[in-house]
Amino acid sequence: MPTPTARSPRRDALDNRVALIEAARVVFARDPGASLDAIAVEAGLSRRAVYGHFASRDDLQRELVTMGAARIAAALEGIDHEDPVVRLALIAAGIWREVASMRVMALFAIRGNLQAHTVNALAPLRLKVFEAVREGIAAGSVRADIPAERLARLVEDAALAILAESNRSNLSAREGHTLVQLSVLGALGFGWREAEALISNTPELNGTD
Amino acid sequence: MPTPTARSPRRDALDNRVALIEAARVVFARDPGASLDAIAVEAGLSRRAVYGHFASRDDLQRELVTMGAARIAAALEGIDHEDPVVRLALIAAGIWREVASMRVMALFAIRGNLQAHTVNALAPLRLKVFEAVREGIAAGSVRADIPAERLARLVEDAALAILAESNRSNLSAREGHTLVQLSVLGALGFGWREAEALISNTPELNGTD
DNA sequence: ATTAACTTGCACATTGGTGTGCAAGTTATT
DNA sequence: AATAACTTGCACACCAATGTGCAAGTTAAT
Repeated sequence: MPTPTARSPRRDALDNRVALIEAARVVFARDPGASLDAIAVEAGLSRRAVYGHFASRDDLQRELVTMGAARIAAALEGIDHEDPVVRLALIAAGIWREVASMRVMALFAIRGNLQAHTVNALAPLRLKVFEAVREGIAAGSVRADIPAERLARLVEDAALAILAESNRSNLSAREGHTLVQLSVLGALGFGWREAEALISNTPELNGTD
Repeated sequence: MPTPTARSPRRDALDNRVALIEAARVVFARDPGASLDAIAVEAGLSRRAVYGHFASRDDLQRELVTMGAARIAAALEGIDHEDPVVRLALIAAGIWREVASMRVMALFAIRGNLQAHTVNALAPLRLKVFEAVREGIAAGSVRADIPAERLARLVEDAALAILAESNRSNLSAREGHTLVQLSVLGALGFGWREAEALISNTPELNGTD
């Protein structure tokens, strides 16, 4: 009687797992109520296979959010400019690199049973934004007619508007990069020429990447 | 054998019908997938009663959209300023008067089986916005760095951001009125001081209404 | 080549929501 | 006071989606 040999997991299985999360990101961005079948099809798998990777719908969504948060955290790694306005523009650009994840997170943060988890995962980002807004107001470089807390939320919305726009028309990476910064600067109170000037005069904001 | 006398419908029935639409507006704004039971409860009626007024879920939503469109059309009645920027600010303020309707319409315009109907109902408003944006760009009073079509959509988003904010914190009528204008002007490229100046120098934009 | 790992398809129980029929009750109108 | 209009509660059939079990197939690792 041979001992059943333990064997390492197959590569394609991991690929499929990733494909499922990716598919979920795409499909849920369009319709947060989409069925697991729709996601399986998008990933080129059967509905049954989903349950080989995730215990439940909730579980899949939870992983999606967790992974999204990680990607966003990574994209924001090391952003720390002394000028709070530049910092906000950098955050905006950083988020743009993770459009897909960000959109889904924003959706899940509003409704669904993972609200708490999602909101929690987004908290560090929100704190960063709020802090920068507060500093900016104190320094006089950001509009003073809207209290910091509210303005921070409106800045978020301004960024999300561009992410939504990227779903409607096709924004190139470059266009999105610029637009999301313009939008955020606009929310902060900058006129459009001011915003353009700031971007072109600040090397960090211009990086093709 | 007495002829069955035709009788006029009861007043409370009409009240209930209105209450249901109102409840639907509230509940659907929070969760577009909410059950008819949730709406009935919100309206203080039984689920069964809903079917006394609307043939189906779809039918209720259709009526909701139709009524919303009518309210918005009414709110925008007679807005026709020669300066396209002022016109846009007036439209923004007009929409603010119908926040609740507008939020639901915006939701239904994205997903759901009434997409077509909703998009259709919103078309006149969108056209008005687009025209004003186009004129504004031509006149040089609106930012020139974003094509009119896209900018028109971003202006919509800017207004919707304030409607969303009104759900998060409690905006007074007055605050909302001002904020939605500031937000739209910001999207059009105005700096915050410029925007404030324009609003306070233009009597039409100041009406406490 | 063997064998474990993975996918598939099908069947099945379960859940939550929709829409309808009907009998019994309540309430506005006449 | 009579009665039509409306609401309610319960029953029911129906549907779409979730989650599980299992046998048969396919595919990657050893």
